[in-house]
Amino acid sequence: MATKAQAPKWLNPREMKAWRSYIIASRRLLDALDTDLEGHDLSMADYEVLAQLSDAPGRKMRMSELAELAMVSKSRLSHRMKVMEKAGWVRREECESDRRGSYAVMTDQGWKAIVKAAPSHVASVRNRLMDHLTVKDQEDLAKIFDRLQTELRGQFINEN
Amino acid sequence: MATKAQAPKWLNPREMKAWRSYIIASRRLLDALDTDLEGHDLSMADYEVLAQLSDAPGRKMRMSELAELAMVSKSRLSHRMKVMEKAGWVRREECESDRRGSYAVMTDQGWKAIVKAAPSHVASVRNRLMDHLTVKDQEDLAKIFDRLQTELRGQFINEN
DNA sequence: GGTAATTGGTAGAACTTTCAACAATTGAAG
DNA sequence: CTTCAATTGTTGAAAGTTCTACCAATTACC
Repeated sequence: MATKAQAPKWLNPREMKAWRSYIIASRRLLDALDTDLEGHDLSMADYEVLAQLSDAPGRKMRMSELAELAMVSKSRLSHRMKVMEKAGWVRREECESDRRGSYAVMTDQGWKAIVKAAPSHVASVRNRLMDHLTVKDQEDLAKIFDRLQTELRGQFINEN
Repeated sequence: MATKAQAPKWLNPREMKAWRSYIIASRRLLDALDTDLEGHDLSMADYEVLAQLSDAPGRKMRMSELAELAMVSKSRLSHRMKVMEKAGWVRREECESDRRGSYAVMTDQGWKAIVKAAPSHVASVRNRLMDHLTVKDQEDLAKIFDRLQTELRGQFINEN
């Protein structure tokens, strides 16, 4: 059920090249960015969670919503929050309007942590990626992956 | 030591857009591809290992070399091999020329497994990615990520 | 040849992520 | 107002990954 009737068509050399270049360089890139963040005791995933949370009004957001935005499962977010809570970056607050729910709230300390990490993370995105792209490249990239994202959001993928 | 002196420059909107589109769509794409492979009891990582191994002469390769090509750590490959060995897809053979070393060898059963998975994986790459790209896009993509890969290989990242 | 440094690979511990089940609440239907 | 399905979020265990230490073989060097 994953894909529809299998197109028997193999990838042609051009496609193959695009695919392999993309997949390999991306892996390297993500690894490098993760490594760069280590100094701040953050992984890309945690950074993403905190970044999203810090954008929310009051730096406060329902767990489910946060999970959705940061593209992690609820279960994973829950576990991760426990760790970040111990680190003093976030805390939980219960929700009065829906008493099943709870809020993730970023603490001042958490805010400080991400503000401190951000410049070096941005520099890292620059060093590792942007510096190697022309303006034209950036536009191409945005165009391609924007379209891709739209298409992929259509095909659904369940998150537990 | 991760990055050199921090460029204080923030990302401009164009850069930000390129970056976020890329990172989010990539995550979705990789997730989708992994999901598509589940039916064959393979992860992208395992597929990559087997694919590399199946390309080697005699479908046989030194562990370290395989780890390098498939971009996994030696330790991880070692653990993974244990699992795939149990599944009957690979076996180990000792190396006479260097008696510290050993070969990873793909079994017939492993070959069958990957041959069986390949068409649907390729179809999946098509459905999820290629079908949404024009020829021009493919060329742009290859160009960008080729360059990126070269640059990133220069900046070193240690793998244990 | 002897011994130190390096390399190839593995193993166990610690940690992270996923999976499946769960309690609590909500909302809708009868 | 009761019942039932769906939603929110958590948990414990299983599966997977990374880290560290290690052994054994090899190579380098005196």
